[in-house]
Amino acid sequence: MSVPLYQAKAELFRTLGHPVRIRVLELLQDGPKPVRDLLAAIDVEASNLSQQLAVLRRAGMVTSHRDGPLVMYALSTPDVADLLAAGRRILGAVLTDRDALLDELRGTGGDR
Amino acid sequence: MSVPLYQAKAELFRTLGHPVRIRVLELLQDGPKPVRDLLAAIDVEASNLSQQLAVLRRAGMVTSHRDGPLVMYALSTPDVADLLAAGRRILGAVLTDRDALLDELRGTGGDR
DNA sequence: GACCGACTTGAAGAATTCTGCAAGTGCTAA
DNA sequence: TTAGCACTTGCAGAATTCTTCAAGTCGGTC
Repeated sequence: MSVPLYQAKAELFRTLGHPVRIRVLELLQDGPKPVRDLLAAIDVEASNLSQQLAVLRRAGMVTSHRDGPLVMYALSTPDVADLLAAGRRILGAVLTDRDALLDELRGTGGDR
Repeated sequence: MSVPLYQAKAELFRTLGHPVRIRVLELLQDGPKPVRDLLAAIDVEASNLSQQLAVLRRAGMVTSHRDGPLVMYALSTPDVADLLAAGRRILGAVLTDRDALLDELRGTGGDR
């Protein structure tokens, strides 16, 4: 085991730590897509998207293959979707907690 | 509004993108712990641990309160554990895929 | 009060990541 | 074979994150 487990886990999550990469993965949840479509949906430079796709590829989260003139991308495993779903849940929990706290500080809405 | 959703998600995952922070969260899965214990378990400088704890606090993933001479930390929501579990699962899937591929190519040990 | 253990904070240099530009590859159509 | 679309790669400079040191706060003890 050359790479400590904690490091591997951290790298996995860090891979998800970029808005463009998150969007790509979410778009790919609906099935394989060509770069073309991702580019149309995401509003980022082509080279930038390509860099982020390379990161996802290196991390083993997506696979790609050429299909005629297009390059198709797909999630390498459906587990990726689970991870995103878990992220959504926790985001909800954390954000509502934080908002509640903010409201308390601000005294907004002042019931009781 | 102020923070696009994709950005919030990316920030959530980026918060997990550090070995020390991962270890802290895993240790806290077993229940609240004082910094003392985390420090004994993790092998990192006290100030460094404190910095990482501050990151987790700011992200709303842990809470802390003073208990006598000690400062106790706890997960702010059990959903955090779910996220870590999902990470473990996907790590398994991705790593076995990657190792299979590496074995096919050759056996030189290059970590990172 | 003086002191010590338990933590946190601030700041600066090192290391890593991001972004956009320029250039390059591969496929297909003209 | 020239041209054009669809992508990728290499490479700076900018921005962000990490790590460590020095200094500071908070509680309990002597």
